[in-house]
Amino acid sequence: MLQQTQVATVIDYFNNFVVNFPTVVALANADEEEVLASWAGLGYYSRARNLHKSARIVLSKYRGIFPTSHSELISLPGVGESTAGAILSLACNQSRPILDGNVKRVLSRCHRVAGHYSDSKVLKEFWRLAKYHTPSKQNANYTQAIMDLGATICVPRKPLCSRCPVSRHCKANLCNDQASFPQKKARTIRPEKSLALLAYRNDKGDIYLVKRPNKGVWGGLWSFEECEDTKTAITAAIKEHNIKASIVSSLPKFKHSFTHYHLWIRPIIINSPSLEKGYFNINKMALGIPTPVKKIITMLDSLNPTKSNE
DNA sequence: GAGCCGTGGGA
DNA sequence: TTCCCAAGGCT
Repeated sequence: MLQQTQVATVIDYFNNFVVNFPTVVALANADEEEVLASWAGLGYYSRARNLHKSARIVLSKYRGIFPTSHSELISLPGVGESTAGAILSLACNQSRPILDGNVKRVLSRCHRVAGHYSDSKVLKEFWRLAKYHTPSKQNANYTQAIMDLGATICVPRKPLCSRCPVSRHCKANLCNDQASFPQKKARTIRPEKSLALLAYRNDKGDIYLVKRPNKGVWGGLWSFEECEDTKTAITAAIKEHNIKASIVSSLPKFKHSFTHYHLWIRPIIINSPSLEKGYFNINKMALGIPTPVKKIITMLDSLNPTKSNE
């Protein structure tokens, strides 16, 4: 959960997740659908599918006992070099390096590392430095400490160098150019895409949802049928879905931003009589639904609150 | 190896 | 409003 996601964002999801899946065995025995439902809203959904896969591997291959060797950990889906290092140092107190965003920032300032870590040569240098600093003893303490240092003192903007325990070793601090590290990545403009989401409701108030393929955005989650945001494409798609369907309202489009593009979403609210297959009472089902889709469902409920909770 | 994969908070 | 970026990994 913590991969590319801040602690504050994770906490509620984590607490809920470990209630639903208290042990590795419980997670392994769960359906992927339940796991994704517990993950919905957190993002990067391949993490949830990989975690579930890993739990099943731990159960089948390691008899439910989580492995504690680097080679076994790194072979689990979703566990890369840094996560393996975090597990081995924090849980097992082994001398293994990690390299998360916090550590990169601390190291980049401490050693005035030029370039951005998206450059593989620079990344290699970060790993070299991370290994160099990793102590042979008490590495659990060290790992927690350098991450917390990055999270609380050596923060991205306006680092609190006067309170930093290693400021006298920090090259950037000594040169007084902390603001120049880590070097920014040359920013690229995110393209804008657009689509229409077709929110079909049948006579019972159930909603039509389709399961998305694992590959691509919102992988494995449930979403509305989508089509090109043009009048002709929308009309054709609705006619194809249900000849008796009629548009209730076309809501104003809104923007949802991803890391690598912006998406303009136009919700189309549609009455779809006499159909049941593929329609869900989402109040009764625990389904993994992406955030903007959930947002539209909330709008739906406020449009027609009477039928939604039977 | 470069692109892809979510979302929310802070400035 | 827009941009940055976060306990990264996979293809």
